Parts: sequence; structure tokens; C-alpha cells
Amino acid sequence: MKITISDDFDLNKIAESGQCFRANPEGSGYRFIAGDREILIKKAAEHEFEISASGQEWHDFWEYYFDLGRNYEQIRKSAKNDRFMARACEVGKGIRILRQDPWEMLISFIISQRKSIPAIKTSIERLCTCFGTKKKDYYAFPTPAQLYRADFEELASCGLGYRLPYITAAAKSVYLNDFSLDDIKELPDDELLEALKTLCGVGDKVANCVMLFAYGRTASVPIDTWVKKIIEEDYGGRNPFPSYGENGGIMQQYAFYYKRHG
DNA sequence: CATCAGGTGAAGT
DNA sequence: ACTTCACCTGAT
Repeated sequence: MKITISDDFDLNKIAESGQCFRANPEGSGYRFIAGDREILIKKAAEHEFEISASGQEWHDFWEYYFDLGRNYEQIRKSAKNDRFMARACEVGKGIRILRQDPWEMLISFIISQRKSIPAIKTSIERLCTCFGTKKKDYYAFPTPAQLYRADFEELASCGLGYRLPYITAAAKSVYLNDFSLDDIKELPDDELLEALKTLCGVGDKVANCVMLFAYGRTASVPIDTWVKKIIEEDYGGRNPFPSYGENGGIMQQYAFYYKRHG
């Protein structure tokens, strides 16, 4: 069916923004896989998109997933007095902060440390193929139960390296409900950060990614090598993101994209 | 083939 | 509290 999206929305930039690892070009559009769902979506005309999902599923799941309730055009204007950020918003126009599943983001970003994005994608696809539920022509992201019960040798074959024990420990904690990703969702930012960091293999960077890309905590700013470069090279050592308050994380995405692709 | 990649935890000051 | 270092392995 066909849908209209009036606000900023660029499929290529969203897929390349580094916040999701299962979005890939397909045909003349993109396929996004989230948890056990998928959607094929392609641009048909200005503000018009053709989607594979029903109107019901779009409304119930994907509208929220793509954060369509937020006005990004308005948010970009808040950077007008900041030369670098204004340019980043211009170049990154169309990016959105996805509202993804906390479990999927937790595992994905634990895997991400010291890995290139292609390598992260390879590991995640292996996990899905080995342990996820088979759908029509793709595999769902494995559930906590599926990873908890995973055969060790098979898990070790997924290219996780030294992150392997982090993954098995997280799967065990979440599956046995020693750590509830649901119970922590209402915590204030600082407490949510500390809660996530109690998991092995989860430091400041990974915890902030989970907060921003799964829990919708838009004030969270993951500091990675690219953001460090921005702070050093473009702001003389001063971190510009806290001054954007609740939009700090969104500005980080624009800046990150601009620095990498700009 | 060598280097490096969206970091983290442990050891050392 | 702050700094340094080893760490698996795929991608280029």
C-alpha cells in the first residue's frame, strides 16, 4: 500500500546511520528487519512511500518504530546558531532515531565493540540464522530463550570473539529475569544508564546506544570514536551535545552521520 | 599480509 | 579517580 510521510524521512540515511544493523537495500527500496518482523519500503514520490505492510501493521508497529510522532524538521532548526551542527542537520536531514527492541539493541551493541559495521552485521546475521525463528525468507532476531539455550560451539562460530561470554551472560540474566529489560524502562536516565552498565560488556558507549536507540532516551549521547573526533576537531575539546538537552542524542546522530559521510 | 574497527574491564598509577 | 593495555576476528 501507499503512505504519506510529511516530515524528514530518508531511507538510505536511516539505514546507513549505524543505529540499525538489519536494514539493507533491496530492489529500488530497503528492507528493514526488526525482531521478528520485516518491511519492504521504497520511495514513490516526494513524501510518498510504497510499503509491503498492511495499514494496520504500519499504524500499530512501524509508525512508532520510525519515530514518526516527532517533528525532526523543527528539531533541526534548534542548531541554527551552531555552524557545524547546522551543517550536520542539513546533510543528515531525513535521519530518524528508531525505536528498536531493547533486547536486540543490547546484544547488537555488545557485539559492536571494536568491530566495523560490516563485521557487526555479519555476526548478527549469523546469530539470527543459527538461533532465530525462520520466517518466510529471513530469520527473526533470536529471543533471550533461544540464545540462552544456544549450543556453545555454534554460538562460538558466530565470530563474537572475546564478546562471547558477554553474550551468554546477558542471555542468561535476561532469560532468567535476573535482569529485566522491561522493569527498567521507566527509570530516569541516570538510573537506567547505571542499570544497563551492571551487565558485563556494557560500558558507557553501549549503554547510551541502548538508551537512545531502544528506550527513546533522546538526551543520551553515545560517545564513540567519531563523536570524540567531532569534540576534538570541530569544538576544540568542548562537548556541544549537552547544550541541546532532550535533543542531544538526535544532534549526535546528525553529527555522527555528517562526520562519517559528510 | 598488516592494520584497524561505533569499547570494555582489569591492572596499574 | 584517571591512564594504559590486552582482547577475538572479520573486513580492507
